[in-house]
Amino acid sequence: MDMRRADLIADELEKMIFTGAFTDGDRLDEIRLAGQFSVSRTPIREAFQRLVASGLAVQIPRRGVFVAQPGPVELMEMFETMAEIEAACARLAAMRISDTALVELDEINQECLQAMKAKDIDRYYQENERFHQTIYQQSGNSFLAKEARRLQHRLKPYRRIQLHLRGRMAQSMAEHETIVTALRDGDSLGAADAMRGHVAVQGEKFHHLMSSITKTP
Amino acid sequence: MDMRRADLIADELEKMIFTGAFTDGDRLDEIRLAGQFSVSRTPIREAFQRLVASGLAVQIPRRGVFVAQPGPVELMEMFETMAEIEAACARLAAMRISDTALVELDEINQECLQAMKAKDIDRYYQENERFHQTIYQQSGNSFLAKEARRLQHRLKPYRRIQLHLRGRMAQSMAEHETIVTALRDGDSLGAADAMRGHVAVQGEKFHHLMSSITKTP
DNA sequence: GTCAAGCTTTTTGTATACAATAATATATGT
DNA sequence: ACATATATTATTGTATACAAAAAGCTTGAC
Repeated sequence: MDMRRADLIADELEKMIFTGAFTDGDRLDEIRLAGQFSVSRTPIREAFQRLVASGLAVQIPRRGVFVAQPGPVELMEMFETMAEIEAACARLAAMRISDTALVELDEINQECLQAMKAKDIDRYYQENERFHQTIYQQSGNSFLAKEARRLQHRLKPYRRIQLHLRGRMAQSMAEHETIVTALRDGDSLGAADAMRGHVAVQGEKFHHLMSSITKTP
Repeated sequence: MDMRRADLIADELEKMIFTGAFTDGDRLDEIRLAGQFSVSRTPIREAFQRLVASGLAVQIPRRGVFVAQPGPVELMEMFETMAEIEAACARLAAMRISDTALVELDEINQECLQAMKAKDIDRYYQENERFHQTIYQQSGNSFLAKEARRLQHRLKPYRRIQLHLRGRMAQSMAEHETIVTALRDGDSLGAADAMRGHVAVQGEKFHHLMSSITKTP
């Protein structure tokens, strides 16, 4: 069922949804897309199911599948959920993290610092992702880590934008430091709180950014 | 894509996996099942995708789909994750729960008490589920609530068993009371901790039960 | 002009036919 | 007798044909 054909198409459709080639409520036309990808309807339908499973689209029986762009409310809810899940990862990691992982987090933060100095948002984002992935891993719970990665992937396009805000990278860096300190101290509560705040603020920043764009100047 | 045919089949297959009609690693035979359900391979394959999406089966390209019964380690991880997610729900609910919902929780606990006195495990389980669902709802975050429900559904067969342990219902009841008190007090930390413990202990109880069964007498 | 009933067209869901790949069995050589 | 190569079979992935349902359009009545 992993027929990479369908997976490739699903990835492509996902990208199209992220980049706004489809807007909320658009119907995904099996026949049109089949032609576009030069395949039959079957792999397209398989790809659709992937999208539905990951929540990027909804399916109405005998009507078709429609892209489901999250609105402001759902987006805030998703960020809040992500904050809670990452807080849980941090909480467990504080009890279980290895010394080598602590060193690695320090290294990553150094890289972040370099990226910040260079105002290299792409690189900062990449290192930031490594930071979070490392903590998922160090939760010592691979199931939880998988869930975290799933949500992270879902929110990726929204998490990235907020780094463009003035001073956000510096603030993010400081938050990282606080998190690592708590992890090193084995301070579960502190690590969880710091991580929750770190992620939640991303949602808020994103929200600010959105409303400032939507606002009439 | 919701073609209820495929959904019905997926539900049926899920039940078969839960009840142990298939064991871990069994290949799901498209043709055989197609005959069994008197449909073509197409709806069967759609159903397979549902199973894979919910983690009940894994798919190896060009080889087939195989049922993936979680082992002891993964099961513990799933319970730990559930504990963290429910703790998050409780944390948020402590800040947002409505008065009517608090009353409802009291009522549910009364029902639980009745069920316990009657040693009615089914009824206790049912009311217990209502208890948890109510708190998901009262987290005020429908996305988080949906995630919680998804995991809850996945763990349902395992959560039920532990109620058969002597004294477990009474202990569970007491934990419910603690949770409601914390929620009423708006004590986020207390509610989260109580809920985390309440769910985590279920995983442990289940583990005890399993090892006592597997153990040679 | 508007609304509704019925027909046409389009689109989804299902079955089946076909192609490609993996598993298995058989045969052949050493 | 064993290993390897080849042929056979079975199974997955894809395309297409068909059925059923929904959407859209035409026609007619008021």
